[in-house]
Amino acid sequence: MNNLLDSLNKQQREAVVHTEGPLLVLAGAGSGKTRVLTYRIAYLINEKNVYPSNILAITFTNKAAREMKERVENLLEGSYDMWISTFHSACVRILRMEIEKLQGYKKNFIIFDTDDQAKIIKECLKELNYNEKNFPPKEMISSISKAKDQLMTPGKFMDRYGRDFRLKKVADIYSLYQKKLMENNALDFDDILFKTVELFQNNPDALQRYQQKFKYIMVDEYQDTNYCQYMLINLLAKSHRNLCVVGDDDQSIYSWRGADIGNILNFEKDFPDAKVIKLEQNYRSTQTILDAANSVISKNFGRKSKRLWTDNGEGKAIIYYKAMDERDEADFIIGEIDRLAFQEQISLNSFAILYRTNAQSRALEEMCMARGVPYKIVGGHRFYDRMEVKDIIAYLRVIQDPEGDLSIKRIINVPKRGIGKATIDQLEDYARQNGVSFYEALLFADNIDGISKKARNSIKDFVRLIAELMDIAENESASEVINQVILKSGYLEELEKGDDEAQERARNIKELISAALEYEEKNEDNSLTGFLENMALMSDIDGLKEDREGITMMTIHSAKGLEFPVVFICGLEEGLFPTQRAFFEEHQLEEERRLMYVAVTRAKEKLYLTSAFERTLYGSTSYTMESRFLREIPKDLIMKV
DNA sequence: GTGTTGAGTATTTTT
DNA sequence: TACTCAACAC
Repeated sequence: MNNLLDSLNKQQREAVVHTEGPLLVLAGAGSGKTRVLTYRIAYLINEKNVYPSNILAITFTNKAAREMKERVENLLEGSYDMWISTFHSACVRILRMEIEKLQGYKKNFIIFDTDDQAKIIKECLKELNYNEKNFPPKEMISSISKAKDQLMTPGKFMDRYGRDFRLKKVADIYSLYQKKLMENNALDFDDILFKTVELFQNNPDALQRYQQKFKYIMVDEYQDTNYCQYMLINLLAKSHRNLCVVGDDDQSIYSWRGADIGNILNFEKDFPDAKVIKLEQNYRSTQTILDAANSVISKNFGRKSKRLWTDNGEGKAIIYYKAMDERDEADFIIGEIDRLAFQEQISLNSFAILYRTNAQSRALEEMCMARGVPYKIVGGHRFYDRMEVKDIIAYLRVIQDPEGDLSIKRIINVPKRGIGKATIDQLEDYARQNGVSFYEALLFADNIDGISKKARNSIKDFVRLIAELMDIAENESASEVINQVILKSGYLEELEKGDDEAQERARNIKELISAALEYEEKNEDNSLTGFLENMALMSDIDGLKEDREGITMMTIHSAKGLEFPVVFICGLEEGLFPTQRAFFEEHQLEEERRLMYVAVTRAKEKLYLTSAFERTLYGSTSYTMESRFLREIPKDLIMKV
């Protein structure tokens, strides 16, 4: 362990050994913050004899959590019972044990994603007779999400905004939405955090138990925490105050999701006795790249002053190419990668193309296909979000708990069974009038007027199918249940007679079975609930396969925390990057600038910047102006080609 | 009950 | 451009 400390620089070592009391580590990009965190955990266990079970480390992605756990266990040469996880996983874990302390919630709750949320919101609007034009579901979701970030219940929302004609209605929607979530035995992503805070605020005993348990708390990417997460951490850390937060205010790029940069900027106010350590030595990039990054970010105000440096050497000049249009841009980028990969024998895995919006991937993808260059795209939509996967998930949710109306309505006619809208409306009316769930209404279908003979039979078959599957789920693993679902429901059969696209869907479902098998191998808990939770909390980047050779393409947001030897940042045009929406507000422009900073600092050796003279986006073509961020980089660092 | 059309709309998305 | 979804036609 002593020799392990030797491999750290002075500031890193300081951060590792400062174990008692509040600590703020301001870690510039590439300054080895993950290293600090992993060594700190290892140090606590090895040198300070802290029980692993007394440690809580929070990361923002499952992937980061997994990697951190692996690295700690490698250092310690063994496996330990520490909580290294995302906010959401940690909270779900707590709620699975404790949520029944909150009125009306059950332990086997399911997790709603944005799709599910939208459907529920639409139901609410219909029921309240509000128009989707005046109350766009997306906006409603984000208002509710913001309220939850601020720990505002529907009641509080009403108290605060109820006098406003429109906001009063939003409060009604929020309130009904919450009621429907409960009826579905579901929590949305924000609830997972909010309910945990509520639990602790209302149950001092429970809070105390967890305060006792988590004697040492570490939070990574602290600049991206929202108010709710901030409260959660502060509640937990209150008694021991051994809280170490690591972050970089310059890399705060999620304010639009409620992340409050103030959390990191005010840490010293919250904890006046906090020790502050800055990590400014960068181990990742060349000096040229860092100079560019420093120069861009220095245009922002209200930051903690930091200046990255390295002893990696100057490195190569940054290359800027101004293309005719997005096709020419793609041609240049892919051509350059092709050339470098061939001439200098560089693996395609060394290259990343970063862009502001997912829509930009199209031209690049087409160019790769045309030239036969392998690539991997991160983002767009998650595997879990595919229609066919969501259908199967809905089956699993129904099997796990048939009272969830949303899921059962999704699959009742998938594959087609002749239970159409008219029948469903009848069933819904019956359920509402009798105060029962949709599933129970199905059981009473024979007594409901206005349902055809044919539909009644279909409903009976469907109920029988679900019962049969529930039976299977009693004894079988998640993967086997999925297998039975697709066989017995006729879902797979239907796809297999379909076109190419249907075949692709069939493959995705088989992929889902593999995912379930993999999950069962990795976890002792092979329950359906566990697997569903895993799927819900999984993101696209978590599944990024490092084994397959290919260029990586993704948005800058997705690239945070990653590094590549050669990075291309494309679409450097006013209105695209920075986005048009940031033109009017300085703080939004600053966030775009931080995004640029994040993008630049992903590069280890070589950085390319590109823009296009004219660009077609969403079907219309327009002339562009070069991004201001290009001008914010010193000219002598850039070589135009 | 199912299939088709046309209007509307489009950042970023660690969970 | 390309997708989604509500309204309409069969």
